[in-house]
Amino acid sequence: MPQENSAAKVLYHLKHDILIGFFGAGHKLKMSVLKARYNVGVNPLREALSQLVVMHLVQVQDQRGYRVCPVTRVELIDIYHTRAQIESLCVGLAIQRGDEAWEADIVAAAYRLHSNAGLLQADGDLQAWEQLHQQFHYSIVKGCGSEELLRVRLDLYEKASRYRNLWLTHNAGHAAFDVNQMEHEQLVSAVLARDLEVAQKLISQHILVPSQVLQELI
Amino acid sequence: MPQENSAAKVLYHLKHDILIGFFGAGHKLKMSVLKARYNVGVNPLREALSQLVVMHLVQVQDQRGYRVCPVTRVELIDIYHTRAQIESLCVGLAIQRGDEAWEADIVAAAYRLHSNAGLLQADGDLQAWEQLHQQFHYSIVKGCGSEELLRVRLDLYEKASRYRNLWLTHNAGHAAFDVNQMEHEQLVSAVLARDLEVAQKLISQHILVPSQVLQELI
DNA sequence: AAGTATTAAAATATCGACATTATCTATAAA
DNA sequence: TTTATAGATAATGTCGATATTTTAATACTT
Repeated sequence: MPQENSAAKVLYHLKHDILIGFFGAGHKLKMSVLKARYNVGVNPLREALSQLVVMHLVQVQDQRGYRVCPVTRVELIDIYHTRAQIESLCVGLAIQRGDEAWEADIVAAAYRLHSNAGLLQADGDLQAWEQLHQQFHYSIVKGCGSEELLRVRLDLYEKASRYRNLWLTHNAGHAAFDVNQMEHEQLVSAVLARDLEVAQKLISQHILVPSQVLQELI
Repeated sequence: MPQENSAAKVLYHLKHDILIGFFGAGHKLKMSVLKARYNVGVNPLREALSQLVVMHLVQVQDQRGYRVCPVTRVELIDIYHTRAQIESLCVGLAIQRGDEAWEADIVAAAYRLHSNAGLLQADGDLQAWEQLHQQFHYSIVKGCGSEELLRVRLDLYEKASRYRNLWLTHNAGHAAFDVNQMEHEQLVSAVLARDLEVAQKLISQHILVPSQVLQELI
């Protein structure tokens, strides 16, 4: 990311630190700490924090500074259910509108994901796997052809990250991933066969099942 | 709005000024002008502008300041189609989940809207009508019970405001509003009858029809 | 005349400093 | 021991100043 101002750099790093849990839910974000960590003054910091407030990752209280938004079971359920609906919408539109290049990209992304299943072992790089995983699902939904819908989807994906990371670390090296992998293959089949109903059912389940496991972890 | 910092106040007013078109699409937002208009320093301004960037109402270019996002026909179509999908989703869930209090609120909101149809005359207060209009539609979708989905919906509604205002002023005193009014009555009937399919069809049309008129105005 | 280089003016991005407000600590009263 | 109060400490929100960069205006060259 070249040629950016300080606020943009801080936003990138701070957002990352919140999403991976370096600054946990509810954590007070003190200016003195942030200044030292990111080597900037208060003003770029406040700009970045302002943006995170709009993204609902950070809360602000007048004269009392900023803190990381709490995570709650209610929000977890709401985010995952909404994601299931939106993703289902995207998949439905993509199946109606996707062309051959779209199909090829899906096959390629599925292959990459499958080839790197080793990342899911207990000592693997879970974040690297998650990136491939995300790219796979994106290859499907991008066929919907709506920038706005994809933006909404991305916002929700990011908002879910803090919860998803719990699931990832909890399942590292476990059998839950095998089921997850199988669902991908079924999804590819249904999508390429343009079976709207089955594909939507599968993607919805694929999102909701982990959320049910997560509910017991919070 | 008591007890807010300067940035929050500026955000409120500046956002309003952009949505109603005081600062038109593509307009350069010079610090000197904004400082004078809102009586604040650059830092609260930059915080507010940063937030508007996240909302996709303002663009930022490094070292070249801020400007109001352009409006395009492509974005218009995308926003309205996405709104139709999301609103349809909300209505569907609301019909499944809404209780009696929800029904009562809808009837009340529909009554208020109908009673104030006079605001739609050529010399009427269109913004006041739009507020009642929005409250009416909100009374329906709030039954979906999902804060996240309602948030997504609100973001899209606000993003569509600049386009909608074109439609409002263009139609002031015209017959197009009569059709619009009739659609409301049909929608209430379908929703209260819990007729999911008809209600979704109606709400989708209700959003898409104005967008077709708008495409010729851009 | 068209395009390029140079200079001047304006605008932006960031910092340090200060006034205001909140939080913590220690002491005193119930 | 608990509650209240007062002072000390720390943190926040805003401004003015400054270095840097862009934009505009002007002069120069081909």
